[in-house]
Amino acid sequence: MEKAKSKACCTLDLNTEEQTRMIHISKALGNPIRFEILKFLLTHPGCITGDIVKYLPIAQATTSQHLKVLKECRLIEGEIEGTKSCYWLNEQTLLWYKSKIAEIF
Amino acid sequence: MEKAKSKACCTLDLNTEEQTRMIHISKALGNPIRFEILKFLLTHPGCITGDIVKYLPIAQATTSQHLKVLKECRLIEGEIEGTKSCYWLNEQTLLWYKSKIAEIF
DNA sequence: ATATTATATCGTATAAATACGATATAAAGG
DNA sequence: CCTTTATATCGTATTTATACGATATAATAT
Repeated sequence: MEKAKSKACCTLDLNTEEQTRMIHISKALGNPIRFEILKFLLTHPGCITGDIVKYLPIAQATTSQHLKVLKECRLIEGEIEGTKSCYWLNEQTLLWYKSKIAEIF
Repeated sequence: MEKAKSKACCTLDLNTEEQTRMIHISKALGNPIRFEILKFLLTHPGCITGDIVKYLPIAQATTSQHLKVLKECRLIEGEIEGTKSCYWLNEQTLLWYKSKIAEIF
């Protein structure tokens, strides 16, 4: 059985890169641990990994992995200070996401 | 090794149900096929499952599964009309998500 | 130099998501 | 009544996500 993709008469024209970015950010937001990290950073900007690890009910390795996901989609930014890593929300990304969601839907 | 969850001094107080809903909606948005379905419904409100199936590069069963996910988090609404099913975006959910995201972040 | 501390990454087990074909269901048409 | 059509659900294979302990890395302290 072959599947021919029919072109819709009037599909929404959204930049592919932008759409991919929207989906990545949504996926990152769609996990309870990562959502909790973002909320924590909201009230504790510039805190270190250790603070987040202490706050969360999961292992250090897993927390680090989640931070990586959030960094990759640029929802957060990090900076190494000596042996520690500080993290903040990336306001620009949040603004972009909010405005894009509002623009599309 | 025991893990004691330390209470942060000033965590963001967000209703648990609302947060769970935010996460579910975000997760639903965080998939390329589902994102495509939502975009399609934006330009084709009230269309039937078959239209969406024709438009997407995936099987009917998989499409139906994705529609179920979107229905479950109330991003879309459906109505059975004879042997067909019509679908629309749920504007209320979209409005709620946008305003809540803006409120939190 | 060595030990400690903070964090990231590796390897891997388990769980969840995604995909498909086959089948069930239920309305509509012959 | 039987057939067709549209869709949903079942069973299941495969992929991706999530979790952990162990280890690597790199700065700081002793």
